[in-house]
Amino acid sequence: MGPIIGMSPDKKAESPGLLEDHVCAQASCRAAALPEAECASSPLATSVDRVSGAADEELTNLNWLHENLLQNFTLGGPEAQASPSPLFDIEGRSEHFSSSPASSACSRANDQDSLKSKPPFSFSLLIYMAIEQSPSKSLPVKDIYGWILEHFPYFSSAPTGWKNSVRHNLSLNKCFRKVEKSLGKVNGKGSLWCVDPEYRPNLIQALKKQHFPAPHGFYTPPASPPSAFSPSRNLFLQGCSLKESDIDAATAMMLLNSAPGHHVNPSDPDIPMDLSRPDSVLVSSDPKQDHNYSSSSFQRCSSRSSSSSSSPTSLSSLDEGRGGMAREDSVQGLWAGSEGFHSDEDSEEERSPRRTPVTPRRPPALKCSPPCKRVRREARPELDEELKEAAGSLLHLAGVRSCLDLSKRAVSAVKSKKMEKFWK
DNA sequence: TATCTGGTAAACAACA
DNA sequence: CTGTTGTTTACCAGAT
Repeated sequence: MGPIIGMSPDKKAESPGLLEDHVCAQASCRAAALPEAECASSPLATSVDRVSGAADEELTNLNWLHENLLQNFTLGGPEAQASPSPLFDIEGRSEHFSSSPASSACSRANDQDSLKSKPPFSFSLLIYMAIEQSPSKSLPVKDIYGWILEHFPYFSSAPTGWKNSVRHNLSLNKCFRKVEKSLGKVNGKGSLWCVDPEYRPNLIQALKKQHFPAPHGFYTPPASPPSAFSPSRNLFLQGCSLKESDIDAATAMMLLNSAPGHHVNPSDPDIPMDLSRPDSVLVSSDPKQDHNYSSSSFQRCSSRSSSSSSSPTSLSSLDEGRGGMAREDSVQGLWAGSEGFHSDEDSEEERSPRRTPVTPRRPPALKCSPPCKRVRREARPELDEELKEAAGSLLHLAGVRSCLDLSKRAVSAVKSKKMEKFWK
């Protein structure tokens, strides 16, 4: 990702939160009314065990914010997704980071840090977070600004160029789609933006990947958003540190939460978007796909040079990254109110009411198939089932109670392998 | 070294 | 007219 992911050594050096975090980790374990023994025996304690003896790794290899995101986005379920600050731990309990004086102190310390440090997330991820944490899963630009400002005070003192970057991302990044505020209203000033469900898994994977960019690049507390993310951080600080497998499990949980019926938007049932279509969720194990969450490859396909994105690899991976499933209905359901939105059958130009038709500047879209003309696989309900089973297996490994049928877990590992093969 | 990716700046148009 | 929003292009830096 971008340069802001891996913090430069000097930045790391100026990160006082590092030591504090370690202290807070111990403090909050107690403060969270969790006996240390329980911390150790918590479902994720296996991860702790794995990293035991490597305190350095514990501090650097773990990104509380990711955990938080994954917690927020995955473990909280519908309530968490709908709540602006869903604080759910692995058991589904909710708790507030501020409940502990010790953790509050940490929080304050990190507030200070967050004021001066750049968030370790790309703009696309920031936008994604903002949108995903909104009750309606869609936000106007202004609210996206607001969310970012609220959670990343860094930007309040940053030059206003970041807003341009946000808009730039919204426009350019195909992960985000513009929907009309009201169906009858022609696009006036300000539209709602939401995450394209097809790219959601890619964004998730980007988050996931950001969790493990480089051996040194995981310490991100200075940019820690003080409010909404802190609770899960508290969770993390309880010692329930996760490793990649656990993140996978958390991601899997998201898949589960994304399954039909799992994701209900209680606050806004009228929202036409269905971000939870399981067929729009695919987390690939292919690291090459990791960057495909972004439209960048598409960007290059459409607005930059055609050299890179038209490569077979990028096309195929894009195809996979988008799940390759029959998302047509999903997308249509999601965008059913967005005038002019077409299914993925459409070519790049066709599907872009968001792009003003009066933009001769836009070069004739190179026939980059992927999102535009991607090869679509048949919808496979059984695949969803397998997906759930695989997720259940992962969760089982992580010690996370899942709602899956336990009897299916026995075969889940095998089936997950099957899935891998299928997606290859 | 080439390419990819993300950040930033800027120009421009449309709209309130 | 001004400010906001949305789109696009260009350039740069870091990572791969």
